[in-house]
Amino acid sequence: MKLINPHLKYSTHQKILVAVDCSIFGFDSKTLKILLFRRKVEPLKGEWSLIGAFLQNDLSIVDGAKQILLESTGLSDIYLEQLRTYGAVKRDPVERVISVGFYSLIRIDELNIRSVEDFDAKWFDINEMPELILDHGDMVKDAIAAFQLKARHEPIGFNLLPEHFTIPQLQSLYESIYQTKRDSRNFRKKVLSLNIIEKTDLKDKTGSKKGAFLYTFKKKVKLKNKERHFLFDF
Amino acid sequence: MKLINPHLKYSTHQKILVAVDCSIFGFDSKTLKILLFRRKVEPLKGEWSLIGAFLQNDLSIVDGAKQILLESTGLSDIYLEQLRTYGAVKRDPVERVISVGFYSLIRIDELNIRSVEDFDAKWFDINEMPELILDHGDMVKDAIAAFQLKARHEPIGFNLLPEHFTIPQLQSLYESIYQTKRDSRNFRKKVLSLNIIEKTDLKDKTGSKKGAFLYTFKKKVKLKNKERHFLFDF
DNA sequence: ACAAAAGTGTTGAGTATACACCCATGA
DNA sequence: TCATGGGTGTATACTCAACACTTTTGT
Repeated sequence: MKLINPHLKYSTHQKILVAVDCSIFGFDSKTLKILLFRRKVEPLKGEWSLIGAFLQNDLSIVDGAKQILLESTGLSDIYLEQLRTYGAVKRDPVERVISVGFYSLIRIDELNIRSVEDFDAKWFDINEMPELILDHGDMVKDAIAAFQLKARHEPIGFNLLPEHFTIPQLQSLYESIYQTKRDSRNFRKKVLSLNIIEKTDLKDKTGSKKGAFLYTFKKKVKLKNKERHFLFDF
Repeated sequence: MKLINPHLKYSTHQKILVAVDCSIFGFDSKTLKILLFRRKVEPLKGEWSLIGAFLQNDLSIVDGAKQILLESTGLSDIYLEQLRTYGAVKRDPVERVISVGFYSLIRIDELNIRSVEDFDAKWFDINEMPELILDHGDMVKDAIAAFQLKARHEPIGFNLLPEHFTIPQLQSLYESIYQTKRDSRNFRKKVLSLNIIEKTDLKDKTGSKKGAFLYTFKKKVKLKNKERHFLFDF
């Protein structure tokens, strides 16, 4: 390993403003939702947008995203995935800014309501979204596509559910992720065959009079190779 | 649409150096290879690295990547995919730099040899790579994983082959992408069933005395939904 | 003639799909 | 008692995986 000259700089090169923007998904037992925010600064103040911020020099990109999420939702330790970076020269009308896109999956019931009100945020059905500023609409499209792809390979949908959930709820979740309908018998069979959820003695009675058994997600699942690829083949 | 105040700036925020680094893959009829370069600047001058450069303010990120590829390989209009952006605070020992990772797929025979020599570059078998500078090793790992994932869903492997190729060559390509062996009868059956390649009257005799028929990739393929998901189920 | 790679079919196993009725309960 | 969603089984079609021999031709 060579020693680095401590006076070396790359200073002849141009620096660029870097932002981080995050699509926040939630699930309300019916439809997949996204949390949108009214922009608080000029330009385009008051328009709907993703939550975002400029990246500071002393924060890693992922820590920047985590900090935004903490500030806007009150949540830490949530599922977070980097998408790609948006870098068109004129994507921001004010100045050149590149933006690293993320999406995160949160449990809607854990969301801090105060935060939401402070930030003038609102949940939207992903099919009923308003116009978003800049290229945030593309970011959301990409986020949904990436989430759909990943959810086929890995059991990440569980990050949207409370600790205890019923199989009909789980089905409804995957149906709203992929915007399709499934046969309940086949869905149940498939999910149980994966050995990734565990039945409890508890019943949820909010959905029906009969009540449905609650399950929990097994955390230390060891998926077989095949299953890792084709978890839910929507 | 609101008018934007032309004097508005985000100038209180910190700017950051942004680089672009690209994993270049090729296929030599036997194994999947990656093109590595000896770094031309301090620090770590002379060490093996991906090709990369700082992003200029007047270039979009993808154009920055294309420019690097043009300069280093002489090729334009090549398959290029953005990975993710690497943003650890100390990833570069000199100064804070974030780097947008890409991978590209090129036809090894179209590569401009002069460029390669000028840049002190070399093809490495992906299983026999040297140590790379900084986090470039991670970038390559991510690039391989992303390529493997994408190649399962979309017929992008063809970007590594010449216009005319044989089925045994195609099989060998996918075997080296996924580091596995397949049964030749099953592979042929599967590929032909996808209806994405077209037989020609030509034969390639370099691989055997009998010769193998050459095929071309159908450009305007319309894949069915299912096939789009599970092209090659490795 | 023989070495070396190309090309060709069938069978069995496993997985996905289609499909309809009974159960438990609160109102 | 009845309306509502929860829970269960079987038969069929399809797709993947395993498997071995013949063909062509340059040397």
